Parts: sequence; structure tokens; C-alpha cells
Amino acid sequence: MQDSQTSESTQKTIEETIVSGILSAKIRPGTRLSENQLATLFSVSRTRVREAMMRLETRGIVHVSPRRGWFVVEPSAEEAIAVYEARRVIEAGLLRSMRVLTDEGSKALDVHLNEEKTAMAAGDRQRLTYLMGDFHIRIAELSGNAIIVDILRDLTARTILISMLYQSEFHAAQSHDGHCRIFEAMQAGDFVRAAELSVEHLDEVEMGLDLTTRPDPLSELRSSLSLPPKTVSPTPGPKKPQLQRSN
Amino acid sequence: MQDSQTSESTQKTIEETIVSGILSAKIRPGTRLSENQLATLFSVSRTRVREAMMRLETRGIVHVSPRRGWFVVEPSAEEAIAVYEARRVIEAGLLRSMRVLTDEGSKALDVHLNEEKTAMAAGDRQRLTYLMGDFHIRIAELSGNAIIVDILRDLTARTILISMLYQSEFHAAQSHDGHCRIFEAMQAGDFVRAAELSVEHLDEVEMGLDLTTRPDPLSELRSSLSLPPKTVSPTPGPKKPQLQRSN
DNA sequence: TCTGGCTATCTTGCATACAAGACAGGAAAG
DNA sequence: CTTTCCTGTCTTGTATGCAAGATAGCCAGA
Repeated sequence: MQDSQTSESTQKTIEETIVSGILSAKIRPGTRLSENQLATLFSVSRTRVREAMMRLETRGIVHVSPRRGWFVVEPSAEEAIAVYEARRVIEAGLLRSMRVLTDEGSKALDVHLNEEKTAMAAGDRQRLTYLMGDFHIRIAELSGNAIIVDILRDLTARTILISMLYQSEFHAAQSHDGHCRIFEAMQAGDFVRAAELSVEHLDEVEMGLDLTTRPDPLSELRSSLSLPPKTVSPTPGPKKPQLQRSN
Repeated sequence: MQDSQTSESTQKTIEETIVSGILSAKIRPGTRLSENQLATLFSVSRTRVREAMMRLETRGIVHVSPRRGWFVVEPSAEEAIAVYEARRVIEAGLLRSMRVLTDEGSKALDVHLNEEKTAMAAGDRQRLTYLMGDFHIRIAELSGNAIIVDILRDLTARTILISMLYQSEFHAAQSHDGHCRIFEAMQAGDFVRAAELSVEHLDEVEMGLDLTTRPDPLSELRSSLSLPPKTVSPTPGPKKPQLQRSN
């Protein structure tokens, strides 16, 4: 990484604890993150918690509602689309730019895919969620480019939040299959094909979302209030429903 | 973009002032950013300056040397390579994913290229630096994807810092020409070609760097210490003149 | 002159105190 | 019973104070 791991290990711990909690689907979108609670939880003062929150905010993981609190982001449908778009662009661009798949890289992906299969057989859904996201990070790691890895990690975290909001059912087998096919193309040295498959894979996952479902039941009401109570509007276009309320 | 612009306008101002200072090459890499000075400069307390610094740190713009101070990053040669690699991946991926160039988009790029030409004729190097980076951001804006725009803005800022460190001479005409050719391919609807040209363009710029020149004269010494001293340079090497001086 | 160490000063690191807005719950009025 | 308002409590926003490390410059000793 570009920064030294010199000091502030605690800060990084707060940040990373939250991010990895999201990556493994243990923290839901909209979860309230109280500065005081985190402070006592990590045995630090609010100052340091705040710094971690600020960092997470610039990473698009968390947002603050002024004087009300910090919340794990609940991406709107538009933001969800943007996240998938960004991932397609970056992951396809990355695969296209690859020239070789090293033996260690091949081995790492193979191990990973076996873990996916194991988790799938065990029905360990949380672990599966984590692994499904991690696959893409693993690919990024093959490039050795820390910048891209960081970007994709944050986008993956957001993707998982999106899944928790909009994904009706979890097509684990389909995703796993997609990963396997990408891997096969890479092994064959056909990175263009791998890129195409990656785009298709992300499309599939995105298609599996129900982006018409509002995470906030109030927004339905809200939008119907600003409309004539007739039977109009096949799709009422409400503003981004950014209300929080998770537990 | 992804965060609301709800409050903390001052914070954003500190952040954006620094970033735009970098984008227009008014702030050099290694510039010291004193919390106290910024605090008085922006008429706020250190607290808010610190928050801005934390944010800039996660964006890869600034780094902190513990108990010594905040500094605008001085990317190493390896980091410079990673930044260009990331830009190639993302920008090529972006162009490949484009399907149409709207009239407004075409117009915007045309206006931009004329500005480049004007600045080039006027020999306004600072403005030229800004415009040369901004071209790529403009392209990102065409996608309408705020995530990608943010990512590329930060990478562009880093690119400019890299240029200030390693670029021996400024091939403005060559860059401008590269931009024009990308634009032409886009106008022709050939986004695959535009992506290829974009990669070539970034390659050219990267090749124009002298990545063997160390920004830190001490590293020469450092490396020579672990090497047989063929020709010892008697330069005592004064520390980097990292004073802030923007105009 | 050169070297070594000490101290004064400047920097960030971190905690805490207080301000101020948001919200919930209850009391009072209708 | 319903509505309104008020107040207590909880939240973040911001400044400030103090601790501790880093640095520069001076002074003494060789």
C-alpha cells in the first residue's frame, strides 16, 4: 500500500473491522454506527472513531446524517447501477490488460473456487457472500496493482450492500459457475474472453436484483402522496430513498 | 458525489482547494501542509483541517509522517507506474464500454480541445497542465458515472504530481494531438479504437517520464551505500525544499 | 574546527468539554 | 380520544487542552 502502516493501528482496525463486516454480510445497509458505541467498543475516544468514519465516508461505505448519526450506506437504485457499471468497466479493463496468468495466480484462484464450492455445499451463506465478492478482489490482486485492488474492494463492499437491499434470491450456483468460466478463460490465456465473461457475469448478478423494490417502505408512500391518487404512473420516479432504519 | 453535500461546506472547501491546487500544478509534491497554517488560513480549528487531511489521505493525495507533518504525496517510481497502469485499465475500460457520443458530449470535448489549443498558443503552462488532465475527466463525465469520475479525478491529481516529479520536459503538442485523435475516434463511433489510442496516449506520457530520477537525492546516497562506491558524489544533498509556496 | 548532547520549540495524536440540533415521550388543552 | 407543545435526552459538530515525539539550534568539550 502507498501509506505506511507506521502508526494508528487502531484506526485502521475500526475501518477494516467495519469493511470486513460488510464484506461478509454481517453488517446490513442502514446500520447505525454510533460514535459513542464504537468508541467504547474499541476503547478509544470519539475522535478516533470519527476519523475512521470520515475515511469510510470518502470510500463510499458510510454516510452521516447531520446531528443524527452515521449509517452504513443504503445505495439507491441509481447508485446501484453506477456501482455495477463501474465494476464492469474496471474489471473488464483489468482482465483485458492482463497478459499472463502465473502459476501462483492460477493456484490461488483454483483454491478460491474450491472454497466457493465447499461453502456452497455447506450452505454457509454468509461465507459464500464473502467468497463471491472476494473472487473479484483476488483477480485484482493478480495484477499486483494496489490501487485497483483498493478500488475494487470498496466497490465490492458496496455491491454486497446492494445485494442485501435488492437481491431477492441468491443464485450462488450461477455466480460460482460464472467465476469458473472466467477462470477457465484466463487459464486458456484468453483474457479478452475473460473480460467478456466478466461483463456478462456482472450483468447476470445485476439482473438478479429487483431494483424496483424500495429499501424504504416510506418512499412508496411518499411518492404516492405527491401524485394524483389515480392509477397513473407505471413507474413513479421517487427521489433517492435515503432513510435509515435497520434494527 | 456519492455523499450528500448536506453540511460541512468548509471541509469540502479545504479538500477541494488542495485538490484543485494540485490539478492546476500550483501545489508541488512534498509540499508541507501544516494543520495550524491551514487552520488559520481557513479560519477553522485544527479539528476540521485534520478531517480534511484524513479524507485526502484515503484519496491518496496526502500522507502523514507521524508527529512530523502532513505532506502532499511524492509518488515513488513504482507508485507512478501503478497509477498509469490503473488509468490505462480504467480509461480504456470506460471507452470500450461507451456506445454513443452524444452531441453535447461531442460539443464539450470540442470546446475543451480548443481551450487546450488556446492555452498552448499562449504558452500558459499551468493552465495547460490543468487542461491536459481535465480532458480525461471530461471523458469520464460523459459516462455520467460519478464513481468513475471521482476515481479518475484522484488518479489525475496523482498523475500531475508524478509529472512534477519525473517529467523532464512537457510535450504539450504531443499530448494535445493524442487527445484529438481519441476524440476523432469517438466521433467516428469507434470506441474500441479510442480505447486503444487512450492506452497509447498514456503510454507515451509515461514514457516521457524519467523514472530513474529520484525525487529524493538521499536515495542515491542510500543505494550507493549498499553498493560498491564507484564514483562517490560529493553532493551533500540538502533536503527537499518542501516549503509551501503556491503563487 | 568538529563532535556530541541537551533543550526549546514546533509538530501531530488524542481525549475531553461544551454547543447545538434532532427526536421521543409525556403532559396539557381541546 | 386527539392534537400540540414542551422538555429531557441523545446525537453529532467543533474547539481546545495537554501529551509526546521530532527537529533544530546552541553550547560545551575535545
